[in-house]
Amino acid sequence: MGRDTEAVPTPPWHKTKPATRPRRHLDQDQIVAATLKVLDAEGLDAVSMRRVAAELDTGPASLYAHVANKNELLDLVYDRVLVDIEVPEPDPARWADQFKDVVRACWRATAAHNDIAAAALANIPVGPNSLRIAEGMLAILVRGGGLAPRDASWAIDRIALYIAADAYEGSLHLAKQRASGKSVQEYTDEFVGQLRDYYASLPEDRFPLTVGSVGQMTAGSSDERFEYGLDLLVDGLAARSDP
Amino acid sequence: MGRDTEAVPTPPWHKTKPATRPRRHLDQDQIVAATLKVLDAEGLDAVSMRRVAAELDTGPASLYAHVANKNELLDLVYDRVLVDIEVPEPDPARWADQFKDVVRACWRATAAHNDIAAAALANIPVGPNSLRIAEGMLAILVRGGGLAPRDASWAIDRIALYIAADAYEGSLHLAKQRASGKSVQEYTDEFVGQLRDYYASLPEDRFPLTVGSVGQMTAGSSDERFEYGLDLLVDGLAARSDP
DNA sequence: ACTTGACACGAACACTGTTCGTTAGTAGAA
DNA sequence: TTCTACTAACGAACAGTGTTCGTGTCAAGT
Repeated sequence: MGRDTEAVPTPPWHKTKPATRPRRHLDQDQIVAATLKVLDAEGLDAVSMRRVAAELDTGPASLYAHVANKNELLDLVYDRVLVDIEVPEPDPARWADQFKDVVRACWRATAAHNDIAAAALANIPVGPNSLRIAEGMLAILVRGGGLAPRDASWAIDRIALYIAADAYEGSLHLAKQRASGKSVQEYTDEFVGQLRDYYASLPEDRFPLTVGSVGQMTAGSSDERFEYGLDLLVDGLAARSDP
Repeated sequence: MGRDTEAVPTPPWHKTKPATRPRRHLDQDQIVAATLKVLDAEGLDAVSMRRVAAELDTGPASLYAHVANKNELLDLVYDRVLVDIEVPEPDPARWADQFKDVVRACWRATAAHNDIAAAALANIPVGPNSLRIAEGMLAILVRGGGLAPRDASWAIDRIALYIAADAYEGSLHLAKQRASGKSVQEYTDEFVGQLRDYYASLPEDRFPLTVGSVGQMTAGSSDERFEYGLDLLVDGLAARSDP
């Protein structure tokens, strides 16, 4: 009787069911990490659910068991990039510098994954790292700078917006640079050169200051411009402080 | 012989060619105006090339004879919304207020079509209105406030970024409000209420200032917050001015 | 009348985020 | 051990996006 099941060819009318691939286990951390990897390598435009899923050797639908939607995923990634930011104990003698240091660190972390800034614009950042950093910044401004809590919290809100906006703008340039196939330096030189030429070509009777200040207007690295805006904001805060 | 062509029924095997619809004529102005109409009525998310084309009773491909791509279209729309902004002659006694007035006007114009702020983030605004306004703001800062052209131009760059970012953030909230089907007031109250409850629920030992300042942190309208940031920036500028 | 160039148009491409229904796997209970 | 219930993984499909390509139309010029 055992011979009945031995080595009988499968009839050609049988649809052989494809071998079921083993299911992989995913968790949120893996998904966030894969997203960050794609983001850093290819930019925010490349971060589609399909692309992230491909990185995990699965399909996009699998991600939805762990994140509600793409926006939530980007939010999680955003908080992840802030994990290494440290906030010092407030020192009334140096509160302004301390504050700027934290702002710079946040900006650098965001800019290093600079496309992710879009997530900070889209949602109030309330991940664990965002909250930790905000509390630390509040302490610097309130305990170090003697600012009122309302002033301090509004200032942090505004400055967080400024960081995100600057990093986001930078990310859009980065996307253009990538698409151009040029190096960052080449892209920047070309972009700034074109802008300079354009400004210089404007009619001087209507745009005397623009035309006359082309050099200054187009000078400065993105770091320098970020610092300039931060200086203005913090000088404005200093006028309200009482350490 | 003339009778041969009279009133002979079309044989049923003929595919009668559908009547050719008359071609409409488009120009860039129409396209920009239609885009603005969709933007104002339905928000930036609704501004697809198809939606704009539908507004003009044509197909999306027709738009590409007049605009290079969607990004350029949004850029044109952005410049359009600034058409009514007026910039006063500089007055050294009031340069700071003059400057703030212009910033507010730009912010209001952008926020009134607030989704369009995304375009200002994506490109250096070099449309005719943007250039006109920038020149006028330069005049206020340089001639009115005695600032160096480098200071003035960088400040305008930073503040333009601030305006765009704030308006853009506002637009994201507006999109959520629309999607919620609630009124602006309902949406805002609910959003702020949830944020307040969330902050209040945080562990007080780790977030003493956050929990202790929930009221202040969540107070203030978007106008008030915008003004606060603008005040900080302009106070920072005032520290560098020499009218 | 013919030619040329620009524009309008429709079809199609490649891609997006997400949902829905099905299947697989696991833990807990009987 | 078996059964049940739940959750996660998966594939197919949906509805939508920006854009390109090829074709046809129209207007101006020769």
